[in-house]
Formats: sequence, structure tokens, C-alpha cells
Amino acid sequence: MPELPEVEIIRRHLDAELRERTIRKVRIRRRDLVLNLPTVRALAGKLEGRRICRVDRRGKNLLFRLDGEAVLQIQIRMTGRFALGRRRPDVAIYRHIVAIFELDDGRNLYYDDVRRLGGFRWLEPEEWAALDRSLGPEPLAASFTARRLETVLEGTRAPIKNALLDQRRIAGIGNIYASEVLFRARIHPERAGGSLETREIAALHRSIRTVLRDALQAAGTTFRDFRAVNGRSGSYQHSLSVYGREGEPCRSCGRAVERSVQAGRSTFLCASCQK
DNA sequence: CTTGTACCCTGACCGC
DNA sequence: TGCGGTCAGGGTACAA
Repeated sequence: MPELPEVEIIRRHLDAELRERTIRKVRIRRRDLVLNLPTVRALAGKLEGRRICRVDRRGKNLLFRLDGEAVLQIQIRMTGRFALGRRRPDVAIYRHIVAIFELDDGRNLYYDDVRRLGGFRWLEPEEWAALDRSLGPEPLAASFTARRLETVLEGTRAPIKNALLDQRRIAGIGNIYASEVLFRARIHPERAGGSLETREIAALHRSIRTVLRDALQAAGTTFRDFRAVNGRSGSYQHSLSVYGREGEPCRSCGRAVERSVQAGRSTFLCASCQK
């Protein structure tokens, strides 16, 4: 899925379009889409008749704030996407629609997810508060300082790449941006998180914010599946320094970009630029 | 506590 | 053309 910038692009569209809309009817076609209620009907029953007050984001989670304080948490994970309209969206792009929300303005919100790794969770206010507490800081918030990052990494023996992917430490970074951020900060992904010096932490902090902001500016990265609500792709894939560039020359020194595996996932790096 | 691994699911792609 | 292996913006349960 989509990481923070992609989810934020989706959130902006959804918030602009869904605010103050009431959900008339919900059709969920796959049982496994509902993560914390016994049946599809149980979730649909809770949602129908509710007004969407706002669409928020926390890390990679989308949050529909509903009247009565409850929250619909949506994790789109690897391949979830949305489309909005009176009629079904282009089948060439949206061929696995697994949920449809009928709205009071006659439009439908379509949720499409090929791999069905994503899902919906109904959260009562205290459950949302617990989820919020379990996630690390928002990297683009003003309160996310280099000092905060240092605290989060203190005493960590896990490799810095793994630590960046851990949503309890920092919320929103995924596999693409973890590699990109470390390249920009010139830090080797295998370094233990707790071994970074203060000036390296400062560089990492700056890189996290720059990379995520630039990606947001470019409407996200479309490596394979990501689409905004209007069906458009992002363009940050053209700006990637290392991700997906195994064997190609490092943009900084020319040495071939290497691929390795950490925690079962690909890491891309330049072994001469990153120490 | 922390860290690593298997697994969820489908489709695209590569080499034989 | 078909088949098997590998890989994919993620997260969770469970084991060590």
C-alpha cells in the first residue's frame, strides 16, 4: 500500500467529497474485509444512517469520523483504492470492488482491493484512543522533532530500516520511503537504530520530512497499484533515488544500487554513499 | 520487553 | 502456452 503520502492524498479527496454526507446503504462483498465484527451485516448495520463528519489520517490509516463519535478505520494496506461516482468506475482499473457505500447525494463510494489484505474496523471512541496511543508520532507534525526521533530510537538494537517500518515508533513510513529516507540521510540500513549519533539523527529527521513532503507534493508514488480517488497516479516514482533501482547507477556517485533483504522485505541502498 | 518468521491474498513477470 | 518460483507502498499472530 500506499504509505503516508499516498494515504494523505486519498484522505484529502475523501474529506472534500464525503464531509457531511450520510451513508445510506453499505454493501460488503467479502467477509474478510471486516476485521473486528462477526459479520458483514453487523458493520453495515452500524454504518447505515451515519453522517461522515470528517475524514482523517493517522499513519497509514484512514479514519471516517462519524456522528456519535464512532470511527470507521480503513487500512488499505497493499492494494486498496477508492473511486467515487454515480456509476461503477473504469473496470480496467477497478476490477475488484469489494465494498460499496451508497451516499445521500446519489453517488457511491467504491472500495477496490485485489489482494484483500486491507480491511475495515469499527472503533468506539475508547478503541480509537487506544489505537492512536499505540502508534508513533506523525512525521510531518510540528511536534515531530529530531529530539523526538532520538527518543524513539534510543536503545534499539534492530536495524534502522526495520525501526523506520515499525508503526509504533513512527507512523506512516513504509518500504519505499524507508529506503529513500536512509539514502538521503546517507545512513546504512543495517545500522542498529540506537547506534546513530546525534548529527545522523538530525540528518535522518530532515530526510524523513523532506522525502515525505516531496512525495506528497508529487501526489505520491505509483510503483504498481496506487491510485488516488480520482483514478490518477502519483509521480514521485520518477524521483526515487534507490527504490526499485537495483543495478542502476547511484545518482550521487555512480556505483550500482544494491538490493538486500531485511525483515523479509527488499531494501535498496548505495553501499558507498550510505555508512 | 524485543526481534524474527510465517502467513493472509491475487496477479504480474521471468526463466525454463 | 504452460508451469513453477519470486515478488509486490502492510500488518498481525505467534515463537524464541
